[in-house]
Amino acid sequence: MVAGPTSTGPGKDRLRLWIRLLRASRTIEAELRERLKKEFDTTLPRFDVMAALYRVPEGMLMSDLSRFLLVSNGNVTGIVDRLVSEGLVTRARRNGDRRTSMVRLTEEGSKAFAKIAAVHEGWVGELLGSVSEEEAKRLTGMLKSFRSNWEGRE
Amino acid sequence: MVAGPTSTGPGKDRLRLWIRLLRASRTIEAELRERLKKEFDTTLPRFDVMAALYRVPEGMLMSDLSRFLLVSNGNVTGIVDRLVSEGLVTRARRNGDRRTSMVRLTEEGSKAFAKIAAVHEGWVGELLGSVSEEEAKRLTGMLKSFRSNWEGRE
DNA sequence: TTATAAAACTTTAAGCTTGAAATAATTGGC
DNA sequence: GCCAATTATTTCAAGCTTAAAGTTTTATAA
Repeated sequence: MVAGPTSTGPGKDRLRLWIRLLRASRTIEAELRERLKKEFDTTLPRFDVMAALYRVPEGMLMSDLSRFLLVSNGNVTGIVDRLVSEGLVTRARRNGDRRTSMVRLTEEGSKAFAKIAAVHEGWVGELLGSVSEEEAKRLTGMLKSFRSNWEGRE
Repeated sequence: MVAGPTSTGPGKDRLRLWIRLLRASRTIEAELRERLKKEFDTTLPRFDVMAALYRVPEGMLMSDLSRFLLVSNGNVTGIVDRLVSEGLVTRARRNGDRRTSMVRLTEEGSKAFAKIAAVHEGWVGELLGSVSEEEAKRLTGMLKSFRSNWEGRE
């Protein structure tokens, strides 16, 4: 996924773009993962889950988390399990529908996340430092249109 | 990593960009992974390794592969193990330096990859269909400058 | 009702991923 | 030549990831 086109011809530009996109996100992701580990002894998936929950004090269902984070159901189960055992998150069975459980950040989890998120934002600013604010906005716009276009399909 | 900024203020544009970038690549990656599995019964990491080797008939060292694919050493070991057991790749100990081994695609591996790569390119074209060729080139340029900037650090 | 399907979630097996420790081979200084 | 450091790779433990199968609960509808 990270190697270049194997020949030249039509349609290569999008392939090239995809490879660049992937290399860029992998590079940044690897750096962030490493720093999260070193500085906060946590992982990217845990951070993702906490970030999702932080926006929503009333909590999210497991399936909401899964959909939002673009990962499988079973995956979320494991990550939330670990967050629960670390006291950062709670899973509360609901009376209305006993199949579902509402996942929330604990007080501790919320504080911990806020601390990490502030530093994290700085890291991203640093790692994307070579992209001007202007470019950042334009790129974001393009990716947004990709996204909405994507949602139209399937 | 996939949730939005938790507040507003300076430096948010790069954070937003990062989140969009990550969501886009995860979306595309998930789709490609699924298709590779369904259509060719293979995985993204195997495809990556084969793509890297395809460009270089004389082969690559394990450490070259690791560096090129931006993954850890131990990771490559496992993937190459599986490719070897599937007869798609060979690992040849070198006389010059007996610590290293040269990894090459087999005849079969090369044919298999060529077939997959052609279809894969079509998929990428389709999935990035909403990005015009023009935009694709400009975006690629931006990401290229990010890359070279990155290589200057660390 | 009462089966039958659908939904929410968990479990499982296989594979991917990392960082760290272990092995083995080479290189450099003495 | 010899020993320490370096280099290339593998092994390992822990965690992430998916798809598929399983469990429990709720909804549907005859």
